[in-house]
Amino acid sequence: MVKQIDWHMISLFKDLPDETLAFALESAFTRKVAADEFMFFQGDPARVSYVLLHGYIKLIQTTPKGEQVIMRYVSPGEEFGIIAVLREMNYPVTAQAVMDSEVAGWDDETLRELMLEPQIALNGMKILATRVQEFQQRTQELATERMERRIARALLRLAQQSGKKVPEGVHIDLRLTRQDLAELTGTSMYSVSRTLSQWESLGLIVCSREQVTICLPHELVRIAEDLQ
Amino acid sequence: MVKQIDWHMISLFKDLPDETLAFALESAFTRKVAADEFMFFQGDPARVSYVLLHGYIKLIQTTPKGEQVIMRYVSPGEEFGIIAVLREMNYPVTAQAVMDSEVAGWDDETLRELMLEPQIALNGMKILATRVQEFQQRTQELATERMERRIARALLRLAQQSGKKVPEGVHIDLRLTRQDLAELTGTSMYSVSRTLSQWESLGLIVCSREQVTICLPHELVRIAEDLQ
DNA sequence: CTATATATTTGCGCGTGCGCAAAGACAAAT
DNA sequence: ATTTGTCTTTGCGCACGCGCAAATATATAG
Repeated sequence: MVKQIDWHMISLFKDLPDETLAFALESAFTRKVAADEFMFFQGDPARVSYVLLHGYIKLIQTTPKGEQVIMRYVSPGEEFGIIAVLREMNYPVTAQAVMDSEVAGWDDETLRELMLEPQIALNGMKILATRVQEFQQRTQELATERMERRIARALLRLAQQSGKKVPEGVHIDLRLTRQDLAELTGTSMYSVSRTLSQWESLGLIVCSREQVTICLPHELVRIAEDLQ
Repeated sequence: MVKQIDWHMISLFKDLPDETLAFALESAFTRKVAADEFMFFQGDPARVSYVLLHGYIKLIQTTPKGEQVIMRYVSPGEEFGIIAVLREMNYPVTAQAVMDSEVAGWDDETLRELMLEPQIALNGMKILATRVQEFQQRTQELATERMERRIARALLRLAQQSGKKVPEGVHIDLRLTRQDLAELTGTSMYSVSRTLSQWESLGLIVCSREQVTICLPHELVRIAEDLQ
């Protein structure tokens, strides 16, 4: 029942010599996580870093006031938890499975060993570089763009990440509440609900409880990108 | 007139074997940059990455609509431009000196050679990991906190980075317009001006043209951190 | 099938903070 | 001293989007 993994697709392990890949795999353990289960909590000492094999994980940060911000949806093949382990700190986010998932894990000591492999270190660096740029983009959006656009962009990204073709268009294959979208875009659940309702009445999307399907992606792109 | 640099303070070159450090230094070139001068522009092909030796550099991103967002003030000892070079892309930001500065530079080919040194790669990774976390923090602030708090936080950070003790308190040793602060905190020049005026009338800060001095840091922290 | 919990929608009012406009302050240049 | 350019301040009005409240829809459990 375990899906076959192509380890060469894992961005952290790209272009590795066979023996290095073999070592990485030997030193890993795997773990199944049920939908909605928490893998670790913000503030826990970071001793393990993970690669998602299949499923979906969301990384949530809780503010002192108790508000939540979704920092990232982790897709299969992506790593998570590496930063905290490398920095020898506590996890800055809580990791929660959004569907039944499976992960591979490495403890801090092993991770440090792996990082001595030049190719793994280089891969790791590229991954982090990409991540920095994604957050720069998000910072720019939060600083300059209005709610509507940010929601449109978030939907398009999610569709890219986890979209499945269905007759009506592209369905985002996640349990995604209005609240989730709000926490992802820095707005309120109410505003998300109003915006989605409007888009649905225009035929851009179809949505139901915790589900969104994009019918006219081009129109969403127009909202997300158009000057004016 | 060139200030002496302690290369072991450069975070990218920490804990290097002497010979590796020597190689890194040999392969670098240095360049002086006058205040307000641009080092590279957003969109230029990224062929050189830098370490700031002394002075201050700001990294600005311009949106399609022409709005500016300040992504980072680079302090002495910090690197910039590495991400774009690693990812083999165009610079995503424009780099402008905010005072007379001096930088060391490495071309893309040399940077890649340097990254084969395990210790440099590890250092680079830690730097990027820290940067990701800083942007996560900023994302969280932009998503959940109001203008006033974000400005207070930005001032405190700048004071930490470039603050000099003066009789009145801690002076932020940068040319820092209200517009700059707005572009750093995702608000408008007007709101920054109003907020600083209010704080000045309360004695928290003293400001003049392009200058801010923090007199009661503790009060600013209260604004930045207090629940409610 | 009923009960309960959770998610969603929408009306309504209001506050934050934007952004124009115009005046004022300050610095540098001639 | 005068001019010019840039930065800053503040009044004013308004729009976006928040957030309460209450009703409705949808899923889960017993």
